[in-house]
Amino acid sequence: MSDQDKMIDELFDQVDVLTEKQKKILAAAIESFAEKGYSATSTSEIAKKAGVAEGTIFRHYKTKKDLLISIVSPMMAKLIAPFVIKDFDKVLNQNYESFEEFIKAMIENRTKFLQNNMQLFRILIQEIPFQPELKEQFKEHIAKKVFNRFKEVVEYYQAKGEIIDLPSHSIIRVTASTIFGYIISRYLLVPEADWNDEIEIERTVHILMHGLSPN
Amino acid sequence: MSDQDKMIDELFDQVDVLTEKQKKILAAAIESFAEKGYSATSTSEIAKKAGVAEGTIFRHYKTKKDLLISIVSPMMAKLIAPFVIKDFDKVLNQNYESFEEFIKAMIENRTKFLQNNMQLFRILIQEIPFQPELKEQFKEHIAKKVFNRFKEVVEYYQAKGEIIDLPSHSIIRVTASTIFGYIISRYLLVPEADWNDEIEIERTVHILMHGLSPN
Amino acid sequence: MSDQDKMIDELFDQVDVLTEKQKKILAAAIESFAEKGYSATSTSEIAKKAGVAEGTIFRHYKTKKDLLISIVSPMMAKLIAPFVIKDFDKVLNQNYESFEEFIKAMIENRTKFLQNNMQLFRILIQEIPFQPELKEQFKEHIAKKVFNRFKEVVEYYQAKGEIIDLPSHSIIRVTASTIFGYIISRYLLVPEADWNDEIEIERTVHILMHGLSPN
Amino acid sequence: MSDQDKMIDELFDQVDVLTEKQKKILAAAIESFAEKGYSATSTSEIAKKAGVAEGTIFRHYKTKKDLLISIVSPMMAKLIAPFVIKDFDKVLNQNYESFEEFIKAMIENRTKFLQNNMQLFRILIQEIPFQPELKEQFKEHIAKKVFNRFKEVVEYYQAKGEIIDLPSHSIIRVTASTIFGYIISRYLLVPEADWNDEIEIERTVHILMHGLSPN
DNA sequence: AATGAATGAGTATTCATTCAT
DNA sequence: CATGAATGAATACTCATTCAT
Repeated sequence: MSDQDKMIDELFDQVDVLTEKQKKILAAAIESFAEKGYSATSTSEIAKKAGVAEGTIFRHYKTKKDLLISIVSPMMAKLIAPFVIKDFDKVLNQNYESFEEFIKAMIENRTKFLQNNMQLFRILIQEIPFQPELKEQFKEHIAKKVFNRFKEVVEYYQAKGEIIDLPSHSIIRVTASTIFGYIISRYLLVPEADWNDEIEIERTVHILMHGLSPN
Repeated sequence: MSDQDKMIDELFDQVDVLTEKQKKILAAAIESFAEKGYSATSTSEIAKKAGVAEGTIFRHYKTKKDLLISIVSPMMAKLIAPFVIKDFDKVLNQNYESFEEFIKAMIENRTKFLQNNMQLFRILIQEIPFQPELKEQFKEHIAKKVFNRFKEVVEYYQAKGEIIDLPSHSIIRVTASTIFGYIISRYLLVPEADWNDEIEIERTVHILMHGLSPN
Repeated sequence: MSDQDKMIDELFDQVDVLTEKQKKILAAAIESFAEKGYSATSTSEIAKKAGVAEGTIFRHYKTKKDLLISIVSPMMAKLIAPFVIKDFDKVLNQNYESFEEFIKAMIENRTKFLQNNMQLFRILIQEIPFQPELKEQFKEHIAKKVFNRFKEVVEYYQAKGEIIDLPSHSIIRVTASTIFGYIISRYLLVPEADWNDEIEIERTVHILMHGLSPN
Repeated sequence: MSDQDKMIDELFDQVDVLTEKQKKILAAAIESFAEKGYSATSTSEIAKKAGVAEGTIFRHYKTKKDLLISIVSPMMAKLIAPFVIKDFDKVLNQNYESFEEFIKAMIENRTKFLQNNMQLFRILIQEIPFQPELKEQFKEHIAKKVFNRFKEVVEYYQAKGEIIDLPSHSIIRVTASTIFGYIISRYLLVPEADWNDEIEIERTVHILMHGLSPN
């Protein structure tokens, strides 16, 4: 079982088990969508890459858009999964002694996840602006759920006096920008550079927590 | 003369003056590319929106990709223009008494510029990943020129003891992430929110400079 | 047992008894063929409407055309059945004292039959022009058998001096036109009108027999 | 200029003049639609027969159905044209001294027209049942206009005591059936038979007027 | 400079049919 | 006997591009 296979199994562990061909279609679609974008990828190309007949794609996915959605949707769910579990606050309480710890843990966790699913992440951020359906899902999940969770966290640590007393949305925005900035630089913009991840994350979090000014 | 017109005149002040039709084509293309993406936009659609014959587009732009490039390329140039002027360091010396001032000025300046060219910025960031030609330009200009300029600036202020002594690339990355994070949130993700730009920029820069930890 | 079922049983009482699924396939095919035409109906559509798997259709009918033929063929047979029984002339002799009586009886009988099988009749007349196989059958049966039978009848009544002395083919043509004209108007063109069948048939036969001129 | 060409010019004498290619497309479509039916005819087939690129068809006709409509619609108009002229009653008064004369003239006139447009007539009657748009047009024109005109005529001659005193709709139905029965037999069912048109029309009208009973 | 008819390769999707289960 | 996954050819229609006017 290849890496691709495992990734796909992991991500698409839905009720219905996927057939071998279906997995190949998904893998081919993911590869092409990530590389050239959804619109610029033809179904015939996917079929060829997957080694199946073009009709086979449409037996499993009613339309090309359907195929996209069924790729991106679970990805989005998995991506935000850690933040939407119940008892998130208990997890917090027990696990992290400081906001810094929390941020570091989160970066490491999500970075590891994305590292294994970079193509999917790419598709996600590239297609959300064009697919109202995805945009809707994104707003519903990220905006409503993740943002609110983060808000709780921020306010929790603000109450403990660990973080600055600014509106939580501003704090969340800068934090998220910093994290995504790291991920995008690391894996999409200059993946070929010589990254020492541990140190770089350390530095990033340090700047985020203590700013650019020296003390 | 409409806003669109002015924007186009401003952006495309190249050697060759643009005919009326050409401007209309550009305006139509920008609108459609931004809305649905380059690949998903057809030339016939652009022609219709611009009120010209299909053939007219190809009289001015050899191919559809040509049209894209001739939209995105000058945009990229203008975007980074302030950073590639000669004597950038002198400008620095004279104008900004601190890194914080510099960052604030830069955000304000570039935000104002992007505000007027949000569609173009959208196209820029959405199409760069798919168009090798643009990617090349981007790397050439941003990576080589802007990055190096920034490096000089960072090191200048590091020497003055104004900013923390970390590798400049890390500092630049976090700084850029913070700025783009602001712009993207402000204009693309949640433009409908009630933003108080002055205050929000103030906060953003504050966090960037002094971190999330209270002192 | 539904009406559909009875109709199908009645019509397809061939050697091989039909399974439940087969009946459903036939019913679905008849409905769709009548509504949208043979060519415009897809086998998957029939399968869905019949509640069977696509493959099941092809287990019973080698091709889609096969399905059509096996629907239309028995219909054609039943439609002309009364005219091809042996000893048709004896039937004549005994039952009808005049050509008028004969025509009236025939209209009533065939009208009743068609009323119950209007969809099939529709398919019959709509597909005959396009299916050489059906056209052949039609010519063989109608032209050769029915026409000849009618000819005998016409000549029989001509000999008795009951009908005008014109070539039988002309008489048959006008008679058939009148009858089909009634059926098509009644059931296909304006079925929604308020028809008093008994009176209308009476009138139609009257005009046919005695013409439009008053005496 | 070929016969086909003349027929097409005659029939499609609309505002917009047709290009050479457009005429070829129409001719090819008419031929194929008549032969195999609208649904069973592919656009690629039409293109090949017309000697044009497939795209050319869609430049002139937005969809395949559009092509059908633009063939059948003017046909329908021309077919019923003689009955919808203004001052139809005056025409009547002056030209025909009896209903028989009128019927005979009408058959001759319309027969001649259909003779030259048999393919179109075929398409017309074959596709009306399946195309709601055509059905609508048919009902609007035939039902409302032609039927009403005929009604006037029938009542006119009834008042003159020339035709039997039955409801006009019954008289019209039988008359129309007889006429279409003739045309269909003559040109569609058994065109290969040895028809003496003049005599046959004479006989048909005779039967219609005076019935099958000898006097 | 501008047009728009024409193209033919390409598009997503549907089709009738097969076949291993 | 019935299934439904799989096929590949065919479908209606769109595409970027050309070119004579």
